[in-house]
Amino acid sequence: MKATVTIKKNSEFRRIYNKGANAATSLLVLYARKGRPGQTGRLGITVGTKVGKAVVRNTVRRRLREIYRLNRHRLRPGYDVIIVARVRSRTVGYGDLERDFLRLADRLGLLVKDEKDTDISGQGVS
RNA sequence: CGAGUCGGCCGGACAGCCGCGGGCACAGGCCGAAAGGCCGUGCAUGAGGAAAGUCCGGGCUCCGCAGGGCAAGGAUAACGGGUAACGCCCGCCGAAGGCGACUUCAGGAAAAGUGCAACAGAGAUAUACCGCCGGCUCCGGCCGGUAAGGGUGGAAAGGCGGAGGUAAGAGCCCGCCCGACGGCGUGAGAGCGUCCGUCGCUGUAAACUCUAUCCGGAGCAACACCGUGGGAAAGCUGCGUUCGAUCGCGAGGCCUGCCCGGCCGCUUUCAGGAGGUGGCUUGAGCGUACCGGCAACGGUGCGCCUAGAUAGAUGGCUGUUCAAGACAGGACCCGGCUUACAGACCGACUCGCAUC
RNA sequence: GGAGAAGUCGCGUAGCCCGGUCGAGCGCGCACGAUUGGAAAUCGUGUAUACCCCAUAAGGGUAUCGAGGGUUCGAAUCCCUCCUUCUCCG
Repeated sequence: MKATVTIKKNSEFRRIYNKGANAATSLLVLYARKGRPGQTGRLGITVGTKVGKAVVRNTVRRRLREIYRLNRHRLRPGYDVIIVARVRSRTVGYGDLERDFLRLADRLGLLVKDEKDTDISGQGVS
């Protein structure tokens, strides 16, 4: 497995905010946009100051990165993804964040479907 | 055993799988003419006592001045020492608190000067409201003396006592106490004193001020270097054309290795600054032994190298164990202070009770 | 990361420099009354919270100007330490 490639430049962040598809829950906001062809999908994480102090922000960021790493094989390749942590994300654990991430990824059509549940509606696992 | 005071030290540990940052190694793979880049594998390594607040003091960089002084503004404040320096630390003095160990103190000057002290009170830095005493009286009071008593206030002219004194009183006088200043003694000094003499003065300087000492400004998003696209100015030209760099062609460059086709004047300087590199970690460094010092700390020897990121590295899952893990994450670097904090351990000391 | 600024009644602000008159002025808002057939506008009066005293009402006391200390006889105001919010530097 290749290492996670991160989005670094502020200009790239702004382009994806403006042009990418997005979805949100009370914990997270997810932006996604098709990357350059032939390149692997990249990850960007935004945790604003309002979420908490440095320790809290680091914890949230680490959890989000781990969620992306462990669920990457289920995502459609070649998409740049930005996860924005909202204020309430400081109050919940790893499991809640992972559940919300998968729900949002599904809503944006990023999940690769297994052969079992290839459902046409395209909406909603839950 | 109980209650307490002060100081020091640590702040989860171990194991498995997956994962991250920078470093080193590789006759590993891919790209490249090369330098090198990306990936892979292996090895060791990778947040704090406060990394925090940004409250002080420095280093470092640029700007200013390049000699010194004064003014303005700011900071500090017993004394002696420590330190690169400090508003920090140690020791000591004084005051306040505590039975005590010990703790706290912006702790210079109010007799250089200015200001302020509301309300209350007769009176607030100068005073006579009630009272007391004497005198006068038209018997209503008036004049004079008086700070002992009442009352107001945070503060009322040193305090307590006196069958001393007086018309009544008052440091007017006497004894004791308190404070200030001078002498003498003592101490390195601030100070201290069963000593002598003189005096009795409201508080406030975190009001202005005075005295002594110190301070140029900004900050690593500083600063240095490389530099895309686009911009401005100056200079320059082989031929034709034009008032004229106005237009065209050529030369040269690019797409592109060649042809066709297409595009572009060239050079220098300036501003700007997408992005990148350095600054960036060996330092007033850490550990240890001995010596000096009451201590803070200093000296000598030996040993060690311990994050350097830039959307910013420590996480996820699981097991064992215990007291069940608090506050909290480097961002140029040090010395302090302040604030937050579950707990664990060590040492010194004080008071009370019991026993020997 | 660095450099600043500000917190006063429901909202916006004055007072702070140079302490006493200050629970604290003004505007908006809100409540009640007057005016009107009714409303708007206008005019007038009132208007913070908590705790305690009081049988209730009326009235009184104490505390609160972001929080906690300090100086002072006395603090919204002076000094210190925190907290919160906002702005600027790419």
